[in-house]
Amino acid sequence: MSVAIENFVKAIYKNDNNDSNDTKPGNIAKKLGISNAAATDMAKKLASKNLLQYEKYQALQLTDEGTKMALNVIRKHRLWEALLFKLFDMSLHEIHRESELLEHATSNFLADRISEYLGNPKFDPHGDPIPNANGEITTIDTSMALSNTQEGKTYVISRLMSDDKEFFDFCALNGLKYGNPILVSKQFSKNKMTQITINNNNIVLNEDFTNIIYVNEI
Amino acid sequence: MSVAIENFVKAIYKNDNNDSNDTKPGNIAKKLGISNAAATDMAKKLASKNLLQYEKYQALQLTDEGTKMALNVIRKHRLWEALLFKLFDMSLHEIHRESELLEHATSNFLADRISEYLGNPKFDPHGDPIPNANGEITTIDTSMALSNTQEGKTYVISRLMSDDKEFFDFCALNGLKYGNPILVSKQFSKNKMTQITINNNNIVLNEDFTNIIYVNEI
DNA sequence: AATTAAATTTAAGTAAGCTTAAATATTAAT
DNA sequence: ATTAATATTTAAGCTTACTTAAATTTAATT
Repeated sequence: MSVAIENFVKAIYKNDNNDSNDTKPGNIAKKLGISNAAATDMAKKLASKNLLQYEKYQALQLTDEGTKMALNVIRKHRLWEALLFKLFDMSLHEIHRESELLEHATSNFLADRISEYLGNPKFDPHGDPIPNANGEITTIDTSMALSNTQEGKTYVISRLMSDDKEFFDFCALNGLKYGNPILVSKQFSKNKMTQITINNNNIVLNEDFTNIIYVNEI
Repeated sequence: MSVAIENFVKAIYKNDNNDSNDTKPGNIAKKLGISNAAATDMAKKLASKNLLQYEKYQALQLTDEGTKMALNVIRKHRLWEALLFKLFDMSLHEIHRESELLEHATSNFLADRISEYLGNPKFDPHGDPIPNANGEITTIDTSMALSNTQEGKTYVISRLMSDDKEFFDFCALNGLKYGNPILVSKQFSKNKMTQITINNNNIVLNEDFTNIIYVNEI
């Protein structure tokens, strides 16, 4: 399957949350940086390939086959992230950027070799779960967004859900890293801001960041 | 630049030996598995991009820019070969197959990280020289084809110039590996065959193999 | 409920990278 | 030196993955 198709099913899978509008052609188009018309065209094409269900003006829904393809691409992406992170001195953002390309140039055979080499990890350096070769993915998620945590408690960072370079620069600068502990020193609920303490530094985060940093109770 | 273009300049670079016919569109087409017409079209297009010189019915000649691009792709290919070979339990053929895809999905930045990690190697696991980031490549080659070696002398394997799975299966089976020593126990010049001794086994090779196995005097 | 705004779809068109078939040029053979 | 064989090029056409613009449908607003 082509790069365009792989990215299309991946975008649907990632947008498939609560709001069904998120998987309408327009939102997929926005995510992929293509026109709405192109997304509609592709949707029809993939429906004919039995990768998704398409009904005029409705949200797109991946079939089992489409979901499997999306998970396969995501698996490759996250395995590359884990490998590059382990081997090279690269930022999370750089790792993400490279994996975005490599995921489409990776055979299942190579993906299995990478996984094996890494000890079949269940999570990548962002804390995102890595689907296994059968398309099974860890979905049990006891973590919560930083915005939902309780003042005075200490947590460990479990996920950094972003593709943004500046966000990762910020994380690197301040020691926010998968597995690291942080203290929620103050919640400013009205203003939707959270103060955390890490390495004796106090940092105030607004909702842009508190919604994408996920943590687990210790 | 696209995968098609990268493969095209690479094919010209690799075919550019003594016989100028080798870089005519037809031979490039054969190498890439596309039609002659497609190769002619592409040649014209790349000429307009200043990657090669095209004159009707003549051999294609890469410009400096085209050569640089070819070397850049080859660099990525051979760095991937070296990395996969080091990390994973994969045959030379498998490594080649994967690198053929990965080379087009690799930024210069990542190539430099791989090179660094490997200690900036000058040769890949086939013994082929790896161009550096500036497109400089080791061309001093004191090695010779097995067909040109002298009876009774011992050599070390310096290159295995093939993409063929069966050939690499044969090599793996018999301990023919980059850097390994072999004794040329007999030359059957009339029949263009060579007998070598390796690990106390005598193996007789015909010219299909003696022309692609390169060795250095010790 | 009617109107306006926004999103989606259809239609027409483009560029890349191919194909096959026919025309043309080159090379090899008699 | 012709002729035959081979290679190259031109021409026409296809598929993929896009684009913009117009038409249609859905959703939001008054």
